[in-house]
Amino acid sequence: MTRPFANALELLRAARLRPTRQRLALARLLFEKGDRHVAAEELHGEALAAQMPVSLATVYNTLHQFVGAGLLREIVINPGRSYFDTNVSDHHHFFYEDDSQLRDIPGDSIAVSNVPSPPEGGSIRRVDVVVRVEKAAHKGR
Amino acid sequence: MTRPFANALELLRAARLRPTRQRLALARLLFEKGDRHVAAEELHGEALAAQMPVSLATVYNTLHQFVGAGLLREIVINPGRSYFDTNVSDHHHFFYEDDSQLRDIPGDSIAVSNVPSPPEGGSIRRVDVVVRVEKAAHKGR
DNA sequence: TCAATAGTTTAGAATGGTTTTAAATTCTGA
DNA sequence: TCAGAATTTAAAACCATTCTAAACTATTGA
Repeated sequence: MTRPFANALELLRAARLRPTRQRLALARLLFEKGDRHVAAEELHGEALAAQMPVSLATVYNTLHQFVGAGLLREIVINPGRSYFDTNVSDHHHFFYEDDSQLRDIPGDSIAVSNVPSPPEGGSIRRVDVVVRVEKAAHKGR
Repeated sequence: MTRPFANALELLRAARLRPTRQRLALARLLFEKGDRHVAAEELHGEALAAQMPVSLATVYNTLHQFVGAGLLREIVINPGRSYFDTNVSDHHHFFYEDDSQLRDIPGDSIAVSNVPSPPEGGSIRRVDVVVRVEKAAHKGR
């Protein structure tokens, strides 16, 4: 259910990407521990720490290929850094502004209604909802 | 109604920012032609074109001060570039992926329901909805 | 009016995540 | 095993944004 592919190799085959050492390593790091929101440099650090040397350029290449193959979703919330979400099912996000953390909101707990059709034409590809959360409630001025 | 302040000067006073030549110029460009979504470099170009020389650093400073004063809202959708929205009322956005254009969706035409409370605690500061639109409907593979 | 001071602007350098380049390496199929 | 295609990589380039420190400007109070 939360395991769309038995292993990294199968996953790469399905995406029609050659199963290189680097891609296998990154796929394992990404998909073998449940849902994650990772930035490129973070993943790079993890790979090095796990004795799986991969260049940063390859991390970027691979992340983008995975997004293209529908294995990852890219999330942009803050300027200057992208996150990659291993959960590609229909869902939304909490964003904790204090420490820039993301948390999934299950897709069926939230509902967006009355979305008008785009004025300039075109078709709706996705609706993203970000609920911005701040830790302390500093109200007033 | 769409004119919260009679003029740029009044607007700066309300924001408790000194009415310098540069800020007045930028305020006029931003607020005297209806709702806009502008990037910093874009606004800088407009200022130069309008014979109101302002440095890019000042454009950034001013935009952030305006955001702090609640005159602008910053919108991050694509990595690497922020947009500033002169409409600070409660509303959401269409995002045209083909040409990176933003269009407002009136706040009352859309409704987000059943937002759960944040699991890690904290208070909800804002809910942002982005409807991603692609021009052509290239379906299938 | 005039300084003193606090706030503002600016050119230019620095930053930092991401992308590009071009050469070396690795994979695949025949 | 070999040729061609895909992939990886270090290093450089990119580019929006931020920082720095010096010059400038607005404001205040005497």
